[in-house]
Amino acid sequence: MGGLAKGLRVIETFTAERPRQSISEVSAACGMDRATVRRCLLTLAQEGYADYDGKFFTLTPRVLRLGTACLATMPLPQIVQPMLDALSEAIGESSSVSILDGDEIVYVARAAQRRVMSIALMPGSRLPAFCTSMGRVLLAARPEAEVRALLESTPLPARTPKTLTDPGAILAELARVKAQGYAVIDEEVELGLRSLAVPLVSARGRTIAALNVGLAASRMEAGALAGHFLPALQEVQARLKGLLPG
Amino acid sequence: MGGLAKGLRVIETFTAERPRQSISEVSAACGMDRATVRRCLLTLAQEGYADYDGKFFTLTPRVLRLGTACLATMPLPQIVQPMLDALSEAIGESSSVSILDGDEIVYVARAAQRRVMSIALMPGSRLPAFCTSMGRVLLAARPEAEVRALLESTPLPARTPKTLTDPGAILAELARVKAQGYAVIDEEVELGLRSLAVPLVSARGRTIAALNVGLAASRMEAGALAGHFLPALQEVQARLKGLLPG
DNA sequence: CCCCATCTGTGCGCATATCGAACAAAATTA
DNA sequence: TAATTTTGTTCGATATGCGCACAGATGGGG
Repeated sequence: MGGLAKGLRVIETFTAERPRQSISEVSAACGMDRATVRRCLLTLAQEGYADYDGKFFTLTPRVLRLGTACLATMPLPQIVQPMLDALSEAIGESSSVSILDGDEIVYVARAAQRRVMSIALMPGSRLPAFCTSMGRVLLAARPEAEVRALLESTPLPARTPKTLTDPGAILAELARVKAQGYAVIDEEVELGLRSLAVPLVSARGRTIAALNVGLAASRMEAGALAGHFLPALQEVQARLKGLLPG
Repeated sequence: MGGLAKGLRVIETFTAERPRQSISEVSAACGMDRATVRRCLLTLAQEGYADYDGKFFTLTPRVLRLGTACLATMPLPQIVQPMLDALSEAIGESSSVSILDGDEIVYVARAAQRRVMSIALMPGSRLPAFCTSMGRVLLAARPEAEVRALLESTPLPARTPKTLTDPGAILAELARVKAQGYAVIDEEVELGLRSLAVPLVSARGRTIAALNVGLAASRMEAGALAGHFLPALQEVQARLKGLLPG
């Protein structure tokens, strides 16, 4: 069903940098014929997913329904949000839950205590998996061959001077993460930011998601993170063990 | 481009109550032929938007990208999030920004201080416009004829005993909201919850979004809301006046 | 246990919607 | 103003999706 696939690719070309696009811009962005793109956009407009002023197209909030439909797919956010709120309150720092989607982690729930990252994180936000604490924990649960292939087919930009960018080094770190059951990130994703993550596993032992705490580097040394926060994270981890699907 | 429209309708059939659906279930839910639904779902699976275990389909986090693409459409979240954080911190209560989509409001940014509603609100969450403070403010900015048509073509369920459900009464309230520049909701959307909202208007005077504060009813009388929080909300309102598009 | 009733998933021919080259209109440059 | 590039739209050949009809699964009742 080509038309559907095309239309979805069209929707994904709209980004923060390109919120208003002409037919030709979209055509260039997704490498489809202008006529094809035109049909897609006109359909989207007719169905209420886009606005058209005769020159430029814009997505409407209706598109958010699609994302919501997906979030609704997983009971995860509803289950973990209360625990996340309690956890954040108890430790006085921000915590989040995310899942793996390819080479990215996707935030599905979050309890923000203080703004700690320069960008606003919210459900649906994405960050690269290879350099985040939750990403490390989620990757560590996958077969090594799969992760190696992933790391070698994905650009691994150094987001800070501390970011690990060598696939071998990352794989070694993943092995340690797997062995110890948690991951610590020390300013690899953003300077001034440290975080600690544990996997959330189902009763059957499958890693479903990851839970983390993030805080300003000024608040604590990297070496002290596990000692301070691991018990609280593991308590949530244990309570969720029976509740998670799969 | 029929296939695209069909596919989007298929995605929207997935809800919290029906996260895993067979072909026939989806077919029944959106009134399309089973064969058509099947093609849609197989395409979605092939493109990575759905998973298929041979019997049931599930949406994948990839679908969230679509919603994110839409949020990216509006600079609004990025602009307001920092102000929202500061506002929440200053007044010690939760605040949110939402926009109007048909008869619903859609949250685009939120700073939660305390859990105040029984359901978790997050960007993308939807609530009916007619009984929420932000909805009232957004509806009050639309032409009365349009709002009347909307109210008469939409079910107006009483979410609590206090919910206004008579279109005439709501229109009268909207007129008052428009005149005074803010809306107060006293347990109309959920028992134990009160809120205060102001419109966010662009430099050209167009109402783009709404900003609100929500708190437990036990914390303050309805009559005292405006006196306590209006100055803070209006300060944000004023600072955003020049920054909003449109 | 078997049969019938019902529901679900899937191949196939026909009709229709989609593709993309070719055309027209507009914007840009000289 | 005319040449040139870029963008939007049209239209016929053709591939694509539509939905009927069939097969397989399911499950209740005799």
